[in-house]
Amino acid sequence: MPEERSTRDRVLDAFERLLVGAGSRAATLDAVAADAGVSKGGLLYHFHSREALVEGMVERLREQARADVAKMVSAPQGPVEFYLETSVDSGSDFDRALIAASRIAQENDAGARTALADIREAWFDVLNEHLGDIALARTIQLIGDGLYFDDTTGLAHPDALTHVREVLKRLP
Amino acid sequence: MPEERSTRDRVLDAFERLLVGAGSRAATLDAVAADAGVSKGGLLYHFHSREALVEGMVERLREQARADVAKMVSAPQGPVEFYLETSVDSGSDFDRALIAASRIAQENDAGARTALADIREAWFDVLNEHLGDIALARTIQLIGDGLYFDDTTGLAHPDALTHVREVLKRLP
DNA sequence: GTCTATATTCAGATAGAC
DNA sequence: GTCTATCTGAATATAGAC
Repeated sequence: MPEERSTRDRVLDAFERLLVGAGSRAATLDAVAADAGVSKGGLLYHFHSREALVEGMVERLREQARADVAKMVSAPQGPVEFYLETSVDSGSDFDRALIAASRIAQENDAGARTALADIREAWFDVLNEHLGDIALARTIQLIGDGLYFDDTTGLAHPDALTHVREVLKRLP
Repeated sequence: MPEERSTRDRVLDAFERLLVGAGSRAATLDAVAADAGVSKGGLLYHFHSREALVEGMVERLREQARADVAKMVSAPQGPVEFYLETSVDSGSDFDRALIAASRIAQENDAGARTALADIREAWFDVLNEHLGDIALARTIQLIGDGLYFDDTTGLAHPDALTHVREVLKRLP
C-alpha cells in the first residue's frame, strides 16, 4: 500500500498550490499552513523559514524533473509529442511544481532560476538529439514555453495544440 | 519640447520596474515610492491604494496596446516579423508594462487578466488576417509567447529568434 | 501636491508546552 | 512532531502640517 503523504510533502504541495493559484504574495506561511492543514508552528518545524520552504520545493522539483526526462527519452509517442503534450497543463504534480518554481524564479531567486534553466537544458538536449536539428528543436521548445505560459496566465486557447501539430506536419 | 514626466507616470514606471525586476512581493508601496523619488504620502495622493495602483497601470497598458497594434498593422517588415521582434524584450515602455501586467495577472487579478486577453486577441486578429491561416497564426503567437516567457523568466536563449525565422522559412 | 508622523494589520519567526 | 502564544518588523493606509 502507498504510504501516507508526509506532512513535509503536504506543506510543499500547499505552497505550490498557492503559488500557482494566487501568486507569491498570497503564499504566506499562514496561508500555506492552513492549506496544508497544519499549524504555523508545525510548518516551521519542517522548514525553518520561507527561504527554506523555497529550497525544499526546488529540491523536490529537481527530483521530479529527472523522472520526467527519463520518461521523455523513452516515450512511445516520441519526445516531441511527449514534450508538447506535457506543456499543456496536465495538472500533474510535476507541472504544478514547475509553474510554482517559475513564480519564484520571477522574483529573482537564484535557486529556482538555475533549476529551471537546468531542466530546460535537459529537455532541449533530448529534443535536439532526437531531431538532429538545433533550429527546430529550439522552435519546438519555444512553442512548448508558449503553451505553458498561456496556461499559467489563464490565457490558454483550447485548439492551440491541434494547430501546432498541423503546422509541424507541413515541415519537410 | 517634451513635457516633464508627471509624478503619476513616474510612480507607475517605478511600480512596473519593480514588478518586472523583483516581482509583486518586492513591489511594496515603500519600494515604489522610493524608486519613483517620492514619499509614500505623495504616492498615495495619486493612488489611494495598492489596488488603485494596479488599476492605473492596467489602464495605461491598454492605451499603449492600442498604439502598438496600430504600428503592427502597418509595419514595413510585416505584422509577423514585427510581432516576433517585439516579443523579444526590447526594453520598451510597452514591454515593461506588458510584463508587469502579466505578473499581476498571475495573482488572479481580473483587470490585468482581461486586459492581457484583449491585447492578445487583437494581435491574433492582425496575424490571422494577414496570414489567412488560423493554425499558423496561432503557432506564431505561441512562439511569441515562448520568447516572451523565456525573457521574463531570465531563460532567454540568444539565438532563439534566428532559429525561429529559419524554421518559418521552411514552411510551404 | 507633497511631506512627516502615526495607526493598524499582517507576515515571518521564536519559545516553550504537550 | 505539532500545537499555542507571543515578539518583531514590515506593509498598507490615514491624518494633518506645509
